[in-house]
Amino acid sequence: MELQPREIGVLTTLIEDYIQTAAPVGSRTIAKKSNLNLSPASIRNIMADLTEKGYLEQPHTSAGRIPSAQGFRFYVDTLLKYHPLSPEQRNQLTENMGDSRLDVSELLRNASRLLSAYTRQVSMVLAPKASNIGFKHIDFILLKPGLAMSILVVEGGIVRNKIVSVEPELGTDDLVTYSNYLNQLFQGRTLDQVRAKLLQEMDAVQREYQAISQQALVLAQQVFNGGGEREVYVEGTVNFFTHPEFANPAKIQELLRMLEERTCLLELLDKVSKPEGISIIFGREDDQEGLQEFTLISSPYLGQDDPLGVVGVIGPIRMDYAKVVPLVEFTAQVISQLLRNRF
Amino acid sequence: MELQPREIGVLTTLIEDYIQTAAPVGSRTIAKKSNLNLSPASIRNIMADLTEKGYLEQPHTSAGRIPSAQGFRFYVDTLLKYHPLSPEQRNQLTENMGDSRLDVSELLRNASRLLSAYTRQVSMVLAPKASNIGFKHIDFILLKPGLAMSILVVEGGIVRNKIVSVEPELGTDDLVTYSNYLNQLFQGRTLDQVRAKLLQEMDAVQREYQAISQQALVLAQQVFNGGGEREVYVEGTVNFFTHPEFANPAKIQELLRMLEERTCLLELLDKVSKPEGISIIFGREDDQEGLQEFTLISSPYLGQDDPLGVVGVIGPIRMDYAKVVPLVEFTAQVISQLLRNRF
DNA sequence: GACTAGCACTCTCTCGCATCGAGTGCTAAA
DNA sequence: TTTAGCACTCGATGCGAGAGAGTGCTAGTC
Repeated sequence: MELQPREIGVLTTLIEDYIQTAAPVGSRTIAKKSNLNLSPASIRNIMADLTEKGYLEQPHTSAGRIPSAQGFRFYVDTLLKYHPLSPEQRNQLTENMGDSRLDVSELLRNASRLLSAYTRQVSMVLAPKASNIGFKHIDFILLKPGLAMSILVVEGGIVRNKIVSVEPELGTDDLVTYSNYLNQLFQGRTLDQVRAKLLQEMDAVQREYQAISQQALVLAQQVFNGGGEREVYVEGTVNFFTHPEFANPAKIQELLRMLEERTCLLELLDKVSKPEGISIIFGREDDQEGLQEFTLISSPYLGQDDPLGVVGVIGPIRMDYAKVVPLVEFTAQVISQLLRNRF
Repeated sequence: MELQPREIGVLTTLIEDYIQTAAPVGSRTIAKKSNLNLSPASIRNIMADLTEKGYLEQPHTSAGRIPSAQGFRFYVDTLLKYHPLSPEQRNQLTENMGDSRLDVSELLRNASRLLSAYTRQVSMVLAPKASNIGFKHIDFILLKPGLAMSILVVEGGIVRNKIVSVEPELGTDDLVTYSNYLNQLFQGRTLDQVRAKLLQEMDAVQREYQAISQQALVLAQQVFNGGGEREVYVEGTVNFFTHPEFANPAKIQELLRMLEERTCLLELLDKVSKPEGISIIFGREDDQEGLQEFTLISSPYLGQDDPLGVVGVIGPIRMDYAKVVPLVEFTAQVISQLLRNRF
């Protein structure tokens, strides 16, 4: 079942032409574009073989061939040569990404926008998962009697706010006392560990009737329960319209719905959130709902060492992988680096 | 140029039918649907008059009529009877909006989602303008030597974070001193006043060489300069596809581009950010780019008394105003109320 | 004088049909 | 093994006839 050099040659030219034109490719075109010096008739024989082996498909008898999912898979896995980014591109991207003083959410949104602009595809960035990041600081600010704003800062400068209700008679000073207590208690733990510690401590305190710590812990509980909803920044949905495969609005609609509902998207992104680097998923292969005819190219970004979130691009299977893949990869790198600067 | 009762009758039935069907309406349909008891022929005469006066348009000679922008304007200004929301709807909407403990940005995004779900249109919420809201609290948290996270809380529990660089030798205690100083200095002012005070104070301090306050002010400056970018939460873009007028993808594309680029959208929303309550803008009238065939229905939401931001819905001119307008209005009310609870 | 029935006319939409052309698959010759 | 040639397939395009919805006008009716 190994492919012969000539078959590989034909497959490569065909895929690359198809990526450019989005139309079925005929034998004549390949005969001209490839440097195999074969006549269309010979090419036709090879194409027939490739079709039989499952690398090509034929929309109808009298049309050219288009690559199958298997064909694309083979292409990206073994044939594809990436265009490395030029130093100017790298610099430009790094600079535009920004001002490292930005809020993390703004930074990620920025990254998503840039990626979408450079690739001319729809891009997405999954925000960090907070559970295994280190706790840094907690703070309470009295908004009005009985109501306070809690501010949780974790490593990397990621901030989460939540309104909490407090005993009406509490003043600013009490809140400072509480936060001091909690900061000391949680120092040096990850958020997961903080949650565990919290439970354990509440148990202990309940037995000992320490009013101050008890109240503080109740506040902390309000902050730490729930949470965990991860933001996804999706940008460039307009780009769906620039691809000829979306002449059919129903397809865009399906995909847009998926992007908006988030749950399905979150699952998908979570799946690729492993430290293995770039990942390319074809909708047709994985049978993901809503991702029928599309490809998701994604790469995780790292905090210290383990993956925090994912950056990716979604587009038609027919995509300029040679260009897009390095862009996704580099964007992930830049994000990692910018975040690392803050630890 | 006043319209006669019969003309109004015809116009109303025609518009309401058009809102349902999205197709040109003929005389026969109106004869049946209106309760005027006139024959199609008479209706035709009236329609001819209405066309002459500019309330109706005729796509081509042998088609029915569709309402012109002027026709719609007249309809929404004088004929439209809103369907008030049922108490159940109100309760449901209020409950789903939330948990008032949410972060403001989450609250607004929620509101946008709900509005889009209820109206089946594309919805948007413009985040509060921070300049004339009261300063509440500022805080600095050391991330690592030389780098701190600043946290600015303003009235209503709106929080803004920004990374600031600090002198490398500063410790946590120094930052506490600074924030105490600044909190005292800015207490009771609006953000605009804070900015003014900041400039004034820097001037004074420079002359007096007070090291502590000088450093604190430099930090504050990092926090307060720039900023001011207002978020817009757009939800439900999928809904564009459910309207027959968008069979033409080019139209959706144009509009999506506007929604994504934000600048144009921000301008537009800023325009309607006055305390006058509900506002209905027809794209055709105002000649807004990208808003050619659409209507923007919007209503500001209030903080204490003055408008903070805007909530709105964008859709085809042919929209179920009777249902959508009250929904937009009520959503704005709920947001106002939820925010007010926090002051 | 207001309303309506009737009729000719207009214009779009939808078919069915023929044609075109890109591309294939097969065969036979180089 | 390669290639030239040829019949064949099938979608795309274009054209014309016919249907259908709707109008505008005229003449007749209450």
